[in-house]
Amino acid sequence: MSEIMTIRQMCAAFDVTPRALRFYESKELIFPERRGQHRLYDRRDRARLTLILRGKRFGFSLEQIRQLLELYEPGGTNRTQLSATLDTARERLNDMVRQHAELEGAIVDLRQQIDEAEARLSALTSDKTTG
Amino acid sequence: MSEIMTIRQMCAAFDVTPRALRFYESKELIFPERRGQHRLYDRRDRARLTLILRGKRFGFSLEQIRQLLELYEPGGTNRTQLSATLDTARERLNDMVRQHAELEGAIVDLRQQIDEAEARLSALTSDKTTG
DNA sequence: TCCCATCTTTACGTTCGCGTAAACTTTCCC
DNA sequence: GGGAAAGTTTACGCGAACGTAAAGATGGGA
Repeated sequence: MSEIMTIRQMCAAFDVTPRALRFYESKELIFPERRGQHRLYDRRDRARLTLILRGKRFGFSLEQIRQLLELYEPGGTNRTQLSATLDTARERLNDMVRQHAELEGAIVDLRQQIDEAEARLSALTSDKTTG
Repeated sequence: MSEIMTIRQMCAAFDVTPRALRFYESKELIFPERRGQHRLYDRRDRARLTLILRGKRFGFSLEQIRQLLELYEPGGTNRTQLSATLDTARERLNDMVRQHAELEGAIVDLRQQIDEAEARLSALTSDKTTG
């Protein structure tokens, strides 16, 4: 895996479409360099894309993810900007903690429902074989 | 809270709109009774709505949620139907378990980023007060 | 040099999950 | 009995996150 990748290589590596990558760029979530007209993606772009896809799996909107990505940018933010970025980041963190907690209960619930349904299924099946 | 509720009472209780409730019904996720033209929601409807909203928070589509809700219906499913329902339910469960695990890492990550950003912020602030 | 593969922009199309009128019944209650 | 309130259906609209088709630029290799 070379330091710099074309759009095709990115798509293969992350299982996304070129359209999606250009779309994320148009929404200012990634900023690949250009050689002529062509886009070139480096390590930083890949790191950002990893975070984008993870955020999507958690159900965050691209705009929420964009705000989170600001947190990872070292440079040029002033106090008020950084402070606002931190505020929204703390909200996302709360979302994630809540989600994590609620998932535990939901997993237990669903497991029980599956167990019960499996019992019903095997009852049905044995009905057939013993009937 | 009475046994049977009107659409308005449901909306107030669950913080959803009438449009959303009718939409879920059109997608066959809930089946309120009718008194004349009006819809009436009972305990079973409320239980289903609770699961619907929970599923939404986990990022599931209404169609995925509808399939999950089939698991909670006691009656009229035959073997093949129940077996298929179980298969998709196990997939959802896997989704949730994966999500739960991934959330732990992401939470740790985000906490660290927030900590670092807080450090940068207080550095900036003390720069100002000490400069 | 020419051609094909790969990239590009532009722009309209699509699915999901509702929002939002518009026009009509139905019901409540005084 | 007579409104106003609350409910109903029908249908068009909308934002998010891309899909997809069209048409042009570019670069590489026989």
